[in-house]
Formats: sequence, C-alpha cells, structure tokens
Amino acid sequence: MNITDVDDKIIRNSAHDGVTVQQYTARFTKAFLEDSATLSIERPILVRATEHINEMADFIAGLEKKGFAYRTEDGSYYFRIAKFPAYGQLSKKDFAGMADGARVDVDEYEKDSARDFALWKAPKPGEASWETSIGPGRPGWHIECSVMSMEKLGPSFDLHAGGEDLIFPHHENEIAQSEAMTGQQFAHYWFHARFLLVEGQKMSKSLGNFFTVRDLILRGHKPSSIRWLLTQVPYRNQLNFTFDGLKAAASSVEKLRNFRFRLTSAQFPAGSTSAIAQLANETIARINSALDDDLNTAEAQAAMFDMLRKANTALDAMEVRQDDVRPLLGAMDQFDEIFGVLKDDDQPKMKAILDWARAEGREKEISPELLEIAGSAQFSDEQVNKKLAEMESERKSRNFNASDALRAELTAAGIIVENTKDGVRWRRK
RNA sequence: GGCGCGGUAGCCAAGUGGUAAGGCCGAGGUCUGCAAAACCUCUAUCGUGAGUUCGAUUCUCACCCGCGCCUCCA
Repeated sequence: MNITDVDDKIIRNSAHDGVTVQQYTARFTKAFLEDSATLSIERPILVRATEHINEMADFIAGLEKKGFAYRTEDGSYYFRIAKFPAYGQLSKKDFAGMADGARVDVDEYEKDSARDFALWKAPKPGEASWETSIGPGRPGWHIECSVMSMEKLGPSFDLHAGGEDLIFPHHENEIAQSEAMTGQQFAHYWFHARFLLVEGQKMSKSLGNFFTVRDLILRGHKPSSIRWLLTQVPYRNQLNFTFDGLKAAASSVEKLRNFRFRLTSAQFPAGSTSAIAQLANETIARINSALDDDLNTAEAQAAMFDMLRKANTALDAMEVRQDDVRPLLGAMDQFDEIFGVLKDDDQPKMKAILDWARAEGREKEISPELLEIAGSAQFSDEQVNKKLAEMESERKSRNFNASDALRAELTAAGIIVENTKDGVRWRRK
C-alpha cells in the first residue's frame, strides 16, 4: 500500500504544526493501521513517498529523456499529455474537444498545456525540499504511486485498488506516467470502491454524519458488526451505512456464530450422512463462484445463510452425525477467511479502544453499551463455570427461582446461558 | 452543463427476457419450567411514462430523484 506522505496540504499543515512531513503523516498512518486491525484487515506492506524521492527523480529524468516530461524555467517538471494519446481512457474522458488554456493558474504560466500535470515542483521557501539528480524540489502528486508500485510489483501487475474519487485525475495520471515510461500496460484491472452514504446522505463533517471506526465503537458497536455491514454490499455499489443496518449486521453475525457454536458444542451420533457433506460442498462452490463474479459478497453471504438454514433444519431433525460436523465447519472457515467475523475478538478490541478513549480524555463519548461489552470480562471462565454448575444443580432440584436469579446475574455480566437437550452451554455477549 | 453509476418489500440488499436471493425487523406457530437458540408460515410485481417483444423488473427512449468525477482538495 502506497502512502503519499508529502503533498501540498501535508506541507502546509506540518509547517503549521512545526513538525516534519514524516512526523505529521506518521500519526495518520498509525491511526489507519490501528483502525484496519480493529476491522481485522490484514496489515499491508507500506511504502512511503518520502522514502522514494531519488527513485522518483530518476523516473522523471527517464520520462524527460523519452520526451514525455519537460522542465520549466523554475526547475519544475510536467508531464506532456499531448504525447500520450491514450490519456483519459480510464475515466472515459475525451479531451480532444476541450479548449486548451481556458483556465490557467497564475502559478502555471510555464506549462505547455493547462492539462499537463506536475511531476516535480521546484522548491519554495519554507517548504520541504530534496536535493536530487534533477535538482532540488519535491515530487508532485501521482509520481510516487507509479514509482512505488513498480518497485514492488514490477512494470505490469494485476490489480490496482483505490476509491472511486481517484479515477480522475490520479489513476489516469499514474497510467500515463507509467506506460509512457515502460511501454507496458500498468495495471490489468482497476478496483474502484464506491463511497458510502450515511443514513442516505453523503458523509460530511458539516452534516454531522462523519464517523470514524473509533466513533462507532465508542457508541458500543462491535468491530464485527461494522465489518459485516461493510462487506454486505458489493464494492462496486454504493453502500448506505445506517445505524439500523449496524444493528442488523450484529444480528446476522450472531446467527453465524450461534450456528458455529451449536456445531462445536452439541453431541452427535457417530457416522456421517452424504447429504450434509454435499450441502457443505455445494455451499463452498457457490461462495467461490459468487466471489469470482466480480466479488459478489452479497451472493456469497446468501449462500452461507442458505447452508445455515438447511443445516439447522437437519440439526433440529437429529439428522446430523459426528463426521458431518467437519465439512460444515470447513465451509464456515473458508467463508470466514474472506468475511472474518466468526472469530469473536470483539471484546478485547473494544477494550483497547475504551482504554484509548480514557487516555485521550474522551470519557464523555464512552457509551453504556461499550462499557457493558468491553467490561463483560468481570467473570472469568472458571467463575462462569462455577456459577453454571450451581445453576444446574438448582434446576435439577427444580429450585427455579434460585436458578433464574443466577441466570439473571450472568446475563447482566454479558454471559448468555442456554439450556439445550445436550446440556447447558454459554457464551459471552 | 459534460461523463459515469444507481433507484427492488418497514429497513439493508442480490438478481434474471418468462412472473423476484439473502439478512434484519414485525406477526402467527412448533419446541420449551423460565430464558435463549433453532425451525415453519406470512409481508414486493422491481422510480414514473412510453416503446420493442408472445412475454420486461431485466432491452430502448424520455422524465423525476440520489451519488461521484469534471480543481496542484483529499
């Protein structure tokens, strides 16, 4: 993953804070990685623009040699779009008919064409600047991504991701620079995620519907709920993120976890049935083909729920044998490699954010729901089991008032106790 | 204004030229000391209008509404 840790805004803000651009961006990178981890997103390999300044300079020199870049009097470099006829293909823009020079910034009087974009910016007083083979200055936006992607993945690679907002001009410019340089196709596929709406409106600070992952968790929502909601809608579609939806997602995750819990906690007669193994195999096949179809996560999830319903029906009918459990769990595990919500580590993650909020002095944002979930470890497993044993003995003696009181105590501590025909089982909320 | 994407049940949301997945919520039922879990049943003709077709939610056109980009902003 490319981190652009130097651009106009970063330079301005870091100067304002009196820190280097690296120091300024480090805090955002850190928060990003922490929030990603909260959502169980694998940690990416990071590459930073400020660590590739010389490579960028060399790249620009190469472009100039090929005639795709030119130097202006002040020492800036621009990309010559007129030399790259495919420009605009990704964003499906036709620049042929556009009047050139209709709007030229006073700063840019030296550009050959208003559309030409900056590869390298000449130094300005008070701004971060590097000494390089093409002179002093700093990179423009775009060039870092071409250089770093190619360094890690080669001149031509399969998949380039990004938000839909980056299609133009950022990705268009990346393609132009990269392909001008190598003569090869830069990325074979572009993966552009659509922006989400919040309660039907675009997320913006002025509308007051701007939420970070931490904000949601402070309100008591689980990381797994957030992750599930975000994966429910295929990436290409616009997701409407709502708080009702978050609650619905929590229920869906519960349903999945309950099923897994049922499989791993109940007793089954020995043997196997071909029907269940077939169900598991069909489900895996359906999930894979859904994901192969442009990452249709909604269809993959529907496949899993269909399996759940059929398997639960079979479980109710006592038609599941011991050796059927493994294929069912196997299908779930494979599903969860993608969706990542079955492993219940919500509580420690929420606890970490609770601690963070306290350290940051944001106590007033901590919701009762967060306290309840993050604090539900007030009973250790041993203590729960002890209470459970008491409860069961009271139940056997038909002292239901006593057993119900124990159940209420556990429920208040976030422990859900279930009595089944296979005995008692429990889980944390 | 230009380019692109979308409007499907109370909510979220797949999908197909031949009468519409899944999840949540709600109602009824089964099971159950209670509670929970689970299962069963019920709830849509797919933004509006017109056209193509034996037949359209699925194709075409128009219109309405939402979103994105069109800026050295991210």
